[in-house]
Amino acid sequence: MSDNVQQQVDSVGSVTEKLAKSSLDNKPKKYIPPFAREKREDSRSARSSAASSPRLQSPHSGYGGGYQRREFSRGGNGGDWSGRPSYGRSSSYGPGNGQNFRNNRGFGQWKNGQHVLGAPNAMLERQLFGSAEVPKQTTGINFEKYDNIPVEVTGAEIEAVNEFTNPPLNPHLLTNIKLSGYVQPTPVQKYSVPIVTSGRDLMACAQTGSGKTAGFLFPILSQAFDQGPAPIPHDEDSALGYRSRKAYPTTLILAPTRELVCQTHEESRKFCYRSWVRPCAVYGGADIRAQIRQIDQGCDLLSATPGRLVDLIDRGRISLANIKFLVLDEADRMLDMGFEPQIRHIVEGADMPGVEERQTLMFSATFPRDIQVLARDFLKDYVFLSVGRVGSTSENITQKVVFVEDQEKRSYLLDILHTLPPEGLTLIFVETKRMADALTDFLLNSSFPATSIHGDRTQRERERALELFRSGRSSIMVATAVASRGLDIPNVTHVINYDLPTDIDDYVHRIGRTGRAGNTGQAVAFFNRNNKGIAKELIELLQEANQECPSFLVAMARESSFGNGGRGRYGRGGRGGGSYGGRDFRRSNNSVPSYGGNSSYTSSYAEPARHHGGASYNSGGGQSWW
DNA sequence: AAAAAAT
Repeated sequence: MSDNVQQQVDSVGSVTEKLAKSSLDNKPKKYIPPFAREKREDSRSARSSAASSPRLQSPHSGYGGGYQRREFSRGGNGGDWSGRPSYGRSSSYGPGNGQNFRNNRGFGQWKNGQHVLGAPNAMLERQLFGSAEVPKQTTGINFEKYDNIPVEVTGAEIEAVNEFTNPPLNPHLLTNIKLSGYVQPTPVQKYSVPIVTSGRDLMACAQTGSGKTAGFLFPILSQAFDQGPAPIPHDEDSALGYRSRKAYPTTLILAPTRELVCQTHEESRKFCYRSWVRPCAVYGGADIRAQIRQIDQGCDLLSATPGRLVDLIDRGRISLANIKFLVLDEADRMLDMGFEPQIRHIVEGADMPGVEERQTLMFSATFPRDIQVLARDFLKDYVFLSVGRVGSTSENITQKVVFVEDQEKRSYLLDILHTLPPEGLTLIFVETKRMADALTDFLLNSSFPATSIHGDRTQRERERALELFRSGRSSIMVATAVASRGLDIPNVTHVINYDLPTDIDDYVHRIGRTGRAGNTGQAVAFFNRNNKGIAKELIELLQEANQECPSFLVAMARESSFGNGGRGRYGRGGRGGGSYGGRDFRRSNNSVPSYGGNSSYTSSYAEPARHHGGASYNSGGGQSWW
């Protein structure tokens, strides 16, 4: 049996040698081991570094697949794995202590009830946090604008946490927060930290860019660092005397788009640095085997899109039995995209602990009835937190609406692009994937550095496009709805609505891609007859934001208001004032929203906050300012 | 009506 193992190691070793040799042959340069190469794709580098080194740093005790596999093979019964080079770390030299540079992946471990931090890794630090020369863009911290942002908390008396301190936050987490360049909590963080720390469920209205992700990661990780991993449940594999093949994450973060999952994962990696908590991301469009390998190397804090997660649960690679925290990010978006069945399968149909046994945090920009129903089913006696948009539509963004016929859009766009300063990024929204491709081609032919992102591009292409755009190598990105929400790209100075959306909420989200982090932004929209459906709501929005309102828009709105144009009382999805979130509907309506019968619709609907009363939404009626 | 998401 030990021969078996030895053979396995040998074969892996020779493969590694060959790899090293061939790269030496090709290039007389010094061989750069995989772990030292510029990281391109997580899974790939993780895989090759596993193959190149006989041992991988052990995860915390009894947790995570890397350790399990090794134990398994050493037990001699390694037939299942012997053919798989990715598990070449089958011979064990004992648990890693983070001191071996080659295997230092910035992880710590939990040992004998103690949090043992991994050794610092300068390279990884640069990658995660940037360096003095190339500072990583920090998203939305640290400016006085934050003080004016309205915050509403209902459901509990909560004392804001105005500084990052211990307590309530774990000291190691504070170190990582500092490394990330976060100096002061944003409004959402000031409240989400104490709310979550106190053990309450949370329903929050806060957009990306408000520090929302860190807002839920901080209290969750702080508790994880303090308390260590939960014991693995006894499962089928262990009942048969094997180590479990499943990962048992303690935190699950669900988000609607792959990009959002990646973004959350990247944030998580920063704050998990050197800790025992291993962040992990799974989403569609990428090689599932690579993701499974990643899961095997530890999966404590899992970011996922619903479809891929269901797949992995069905394959028995992930169990939710250990979930302590469930986060639903952009919940309204997930429902819009038809994810409810999958979400319910994950939350209610798998082995996730019940609502009383876990802590659930839900983020949503709007509070239509289906969200309220979801809240009723998934949350227990929750605290409602509503935070105004940072860089709200009204203040930081100059909005312009121009009348442009479809066939004139291209030349009009070129006119605009020619006037733009070279620095700064321009995001152009179109309605269809085809249009995104066509327009990108056109721009490239016109010598503009453009790229595009939409759902028909492969995940690799999407990530590359985003990277090109973020880095400024392509200062123009043409996008469909996939990029309208959630994506946090600093330095977007212009948003052009080449095609206007039919949903005014989408419009708000789109223009919210600019004017972030206290900067100002410009938004231009091309309007023509085809868009008269949102004329009325657009006018309301412009008025509210103190923006110029062209007369053609008024005429168009009047035209469309005959025969119930606009969206009547359903309009604006309860988002309220455009810059401020909805209210806790439980206040105005004591009972939980009921299913059947739409009679409760308006009454249980989130009240519009601030400027406009619900009156102006009554279909066809209400006094209008024009 | 389009887009997104598991293959």
